[in-house]
Amino acid sequence: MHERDPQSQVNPAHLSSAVPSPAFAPTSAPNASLISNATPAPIFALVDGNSFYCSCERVFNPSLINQPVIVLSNNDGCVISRTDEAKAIGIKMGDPLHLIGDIIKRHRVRVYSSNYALYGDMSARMMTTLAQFTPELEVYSIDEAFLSLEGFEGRDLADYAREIRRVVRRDTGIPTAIGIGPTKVLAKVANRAAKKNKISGGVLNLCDRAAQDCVLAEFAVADVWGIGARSAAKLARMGVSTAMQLRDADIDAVQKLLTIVGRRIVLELRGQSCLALEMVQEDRKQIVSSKSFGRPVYKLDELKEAVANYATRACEKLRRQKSACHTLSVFVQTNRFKDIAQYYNSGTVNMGAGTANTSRLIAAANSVLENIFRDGIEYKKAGVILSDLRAASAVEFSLFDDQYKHAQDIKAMNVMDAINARMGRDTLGVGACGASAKVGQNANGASTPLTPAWTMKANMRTKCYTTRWQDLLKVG
DNA sequence: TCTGGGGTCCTAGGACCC
DNA sequence: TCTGGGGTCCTAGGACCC
Repeated sequence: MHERDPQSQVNPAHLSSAVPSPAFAPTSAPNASLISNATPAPIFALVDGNSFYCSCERVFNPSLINQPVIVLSNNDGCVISRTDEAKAIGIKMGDPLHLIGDIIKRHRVRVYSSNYALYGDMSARMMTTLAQFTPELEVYSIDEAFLSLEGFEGRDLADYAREIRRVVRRDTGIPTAIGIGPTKVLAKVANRAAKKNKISGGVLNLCDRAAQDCVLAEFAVADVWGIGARSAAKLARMGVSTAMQLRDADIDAVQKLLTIVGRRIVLELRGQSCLALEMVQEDRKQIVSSKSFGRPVYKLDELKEAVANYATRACEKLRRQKSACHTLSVFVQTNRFKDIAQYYNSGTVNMGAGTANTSRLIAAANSVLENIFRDGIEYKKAGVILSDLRAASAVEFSLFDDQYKHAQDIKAMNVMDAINARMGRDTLGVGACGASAKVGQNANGASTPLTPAWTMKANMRTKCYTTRWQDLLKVG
C-alpha cells in the first residue's frame, strides 16, 4: 500500500491539462471531462489515530489516561507505540525494552504486549465510522485513512474535519489528528503538524499557499513522507534540510539523487497531485509469515514445527484473497544482535500448477528446511514467503497434475477455514504444527517454561475485549 | 536473558535472444 | 581475422512505509 508505479499513481484529474481541449479528448476519456472542462482539484484529508495501539488499550482501561503507556513489538522486544506522556520522559520509537528498564521503573510506565486482535478490530470500527463521512476512502494502514474531500469545498474544511474527529472519538474512543491538503504528501505534512501543534485542535488545513509556506519552512525534510534517513542524508549534502527547500529545489537534481520517487515528492509538495486515492485494496503480491523465536531453537524438528505454523498463517491469507502460490521460500537465521558466527540461509521451491493447500505447502516448506538446516546453530528466526501469487481460479494443469486431487484439496481447505472461522483459529489444523504450542500457557495465553521455544513471548497482553466473548468487560 | 513483522516500489546488472 | 547492439525478462539489493 505504499509507493506505487508511476503509471498507476497518476491522478487522471491532472492529465487533463495535457489534453488540448475536451473536443480533442480521446473517446475513452471519462464523460466528466466532456461535460466540464474545469476538473475539480483534489482535496485529501489524512486521519490518523494518535498513539493508536496505546489509545486502544486506554479505551478499555481508563486508569491509563494521563499515564505514560507503551506497547511492545512481538516477543516483547521493543517499543512500537507510546503515549505523549511516554514520549515526554524520553522513550523513543524502537527502543528495546531491556534498555529502558530504569525509566519504566522510575516513571511507572505501563507496559503492554501487542494485542493485534484488539487493534485490528478497533481499526475496523474507526474505518467504518470514517466511511460515514465520505464514500471515497483509502484505508492506508491499521491506524490511518485518506479521505477525499472533493465536493466539500463549499464548507469550512477544518470545521468538517473537527466534526469527523468528534464522531470518531465518540463512537470508538480513539483520538485522532487530521491533516488536509491538495496532495497526499501535503495532507501528511498537515497531519504531523496538527499533532505537534496543540492549538490547532488536532486539525490543520494546508490547502492555501500561505499556510503551506508557513509550515513547510519549519518542517524537517526527514519528516516528509517518503524521505527516509538515507535520502535525508543525501539531501543534506545538497544543502536541503527543510520541506520548503525540497519543494523549491531543482527537480531534476532531486530526481538524479532520489530517482522518480523523489521527483514525485517534490511535485506533491508543490501542490501537484501525483498519488491518487486508492480505494480498492489490491491483492498482495507476496505473503510473508516470519517471526523471531521466544527462545533460541537448535533442532530441526522444532524449526519444522515453527515453519509449519508460519506456513499455515500465510496460507490462510492466501486463501482469503483467493490466490494460489507458485513459489515458496523458507529462510532461517541466527540472532543478528548476538556476537556469534552469523548464519542465514534460504531456499525456494516451485509449486508447479499452484496451490493454496496448507498441507502441500507445509510439506514443501519442510523439504526446503531440510536443505538449508545446519546442525549446531542457534536459530533465532525463521520465515515463509509465498510469492508468484496468481488467481486461484486460473490454476493451469499440466499433463501430469492430478486435477481430482486438486479439487479435493480445495474442498478440504474450505472445510478447515469454515470451522476455524466459527470455532476460533487453530481449532482445526495440520498435524505438523504440533499441539504443543497450546500447552504450557497460562490463563492469559502468556508463555510458561513448558511452551515450545519457538513460540512468541507476550507476557503482558491485555484481553481481546472486542473479539472474544469470555473477554468482554463486565460493568458494575 | 532480553533488539518486530509485513509490505511495496525502483534500479542496476546479468542472461538471453535475435 | 574480425566480433554489435537493442530489447526483454528476471533477480538482488536498496529504500521506504506503518
